[in-house]
Amino acid sequence: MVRKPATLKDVAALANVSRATAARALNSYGYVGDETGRKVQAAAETLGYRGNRLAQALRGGRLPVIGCILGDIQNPFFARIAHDIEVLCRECGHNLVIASSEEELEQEISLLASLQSLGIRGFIVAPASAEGNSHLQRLTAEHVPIVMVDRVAEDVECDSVAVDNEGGARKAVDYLIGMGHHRIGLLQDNARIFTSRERMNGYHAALSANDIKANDRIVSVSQSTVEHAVDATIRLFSQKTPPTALFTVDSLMTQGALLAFRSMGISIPYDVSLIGFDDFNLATFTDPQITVVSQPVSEIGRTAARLLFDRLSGKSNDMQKIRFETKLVVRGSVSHRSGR
Amino acid sequence: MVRKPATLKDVAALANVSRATAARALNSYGYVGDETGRKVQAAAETLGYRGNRLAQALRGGRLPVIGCILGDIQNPFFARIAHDIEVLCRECGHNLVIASSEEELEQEISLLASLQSLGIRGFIVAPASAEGNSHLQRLTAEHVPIVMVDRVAEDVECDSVAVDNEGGARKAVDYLIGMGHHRIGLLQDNARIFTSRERMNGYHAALSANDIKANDRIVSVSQSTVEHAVDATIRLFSQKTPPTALFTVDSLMTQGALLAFRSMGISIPYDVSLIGFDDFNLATFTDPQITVVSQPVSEIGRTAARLLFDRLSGKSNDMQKIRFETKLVVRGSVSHRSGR
DNA sequence: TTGAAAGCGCTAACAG
DNA sequence: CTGTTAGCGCTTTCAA
Repeated sequence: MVRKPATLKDVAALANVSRATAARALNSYGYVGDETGRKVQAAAETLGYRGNRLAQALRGGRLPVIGCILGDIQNPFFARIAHDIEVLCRECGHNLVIASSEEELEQEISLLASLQSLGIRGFIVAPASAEGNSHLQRLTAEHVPIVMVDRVAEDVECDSVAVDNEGGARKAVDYLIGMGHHRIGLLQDNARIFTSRERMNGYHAALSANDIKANDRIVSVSQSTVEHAVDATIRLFSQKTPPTALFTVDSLMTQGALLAFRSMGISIPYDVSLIGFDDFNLATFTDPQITVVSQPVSEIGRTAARLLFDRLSGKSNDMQKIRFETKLVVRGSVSHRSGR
Repeated sequence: MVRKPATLKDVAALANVSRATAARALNSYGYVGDETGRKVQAAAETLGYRGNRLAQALRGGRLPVIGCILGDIQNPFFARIAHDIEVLCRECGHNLVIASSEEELEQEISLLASLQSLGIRGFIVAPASAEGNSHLQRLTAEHVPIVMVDRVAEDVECDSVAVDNEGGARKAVDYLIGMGHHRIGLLQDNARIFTSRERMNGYHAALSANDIKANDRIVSVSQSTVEHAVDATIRLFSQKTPPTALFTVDSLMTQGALLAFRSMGISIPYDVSLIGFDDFNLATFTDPQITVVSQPVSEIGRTAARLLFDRLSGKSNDMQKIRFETKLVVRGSVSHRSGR
């Protein structure tokens, strides 16, 4: 009872035509007699013919599959992007392979290689590192379509979709300064990561524009998970003179900071003010609600996928480097600090 | 400058051996001379030979790819599972195709078909519907390895990993009743979904064990998104005699209920008590913290993937139907209700 | 309008 | 130990 899936040969046999004819009828190209066409269709139907994409891909082009390499699918930001990409892929008759680099360059490289040997049609990548992307350069040199999402590797020439990270961070820190804060802590990801780096730049730009000199002791680096961020926040706020405000570079870190503050008995916004980059579902559940820099997250994934399919269909010509604006969403986690 | 990737033929030519020998050397099987082996390796190295999985798969078995069809990757529960599955796949030298059924049976069917034609090795599926799974039956009949995760389709004979939904729900509702609640609302997903159904059963079991008769008016059905759950909760609590407690069947719904309560000015746990099925990151951020039924989420994905690889390697014999226990995590969202 | 035949890149008998 | 050969399922010239 182990029926092997029907092949084109089976269909052709049942319809009494050659394999070539059957293929023509099924894929509707070339000349096929009306009557013959119907016969083949019927045969395919009864046999439940599905076609073998593997064979098709081997023969002609590549598999109708897109590869997507992101940092971490558990980050709601990436989950949202992955979801949107998947929907668009489906609309375009493609499937999506999702892989996570876990922010390791090595892993990104090996993932890319293994996906490429699968005969995948194109990639959407959030590069783990802002530089040293010779593996991506090689792919583009071989004309494998790549779109970078959320992060831009400056040394790779391809389409990209990102947001104005520096501007967003700058708005946040400017706002904090405007509220009277001078000791503004920064909780950031590894500076190798493009977004972290740009957001850090925005932070520094805001400080120096306001004649505040940066202080390494109130900058903490942590992996982008809630747990790591908790530790980093505790380190930061266990100092003798802790910051009066904190800027966190992504939503997982913001949540970690929140948890840390709670466990340390530090209350927002009285003891400390907080702004996070990237909005998140529960930012409005807490009391007070959290002020954030929001990104147009619903646009990012869709746009990246659209760029990729445009390129696959040869529609687009020159590289598109898209940057979306960010917005400071003021809620209740920042208080005015008088004096000093 | 468009170097086509090197093929086995190229390697063989460069090494001055036949393709068969080259293949043997590269895949290290059969007899290969020491010297020859080295020559081939070197040739492969210089050419950057990668091998074409497509061709390998066409010839022999299937692609080293696992397909994973879940309800919604944006649900943190599924995101976590997908992540864990991906990690295990990678350890086993496989890639992961992720697709979302969006809880539509039709979509699940077409997804499965399109993935199967990709020559995928096995599937991990959270069936959109508890019944009517002839598409899954067909696959198992063709000996395509399938593992069901989170949800079990009773009419399909394959490995599965799920939790004790009924027991978990029962514990939650028993607890509410023990705290003096009689009008306990239920916010559930479509009853076609296995987990929703089982959790609903637990709810009803608890009620009838305590001689409380069920009341349809305080049961609300909604899609599992925060937005839909907000609306459903508002409907539920706009009645003349609203429930004094609410049990929600998943974490997105719990969050929706939270938002709805906030917008309606209903305060937890004074005006209403709340228990949600499935713990979530921010359940401890709110004030009060939310009491939940927690699942061993870190085990579920890994276990499912392990079952699948065991089956692929022929290690396992009879079907494994694994059920994990759930745990009631008491926090602060339930208050005692005296009288009535 | 249809069929015959070649071949995508690879592996696995089977000879040698 | 190595080469020859056949063929996985499909598409696509080229002839008929």
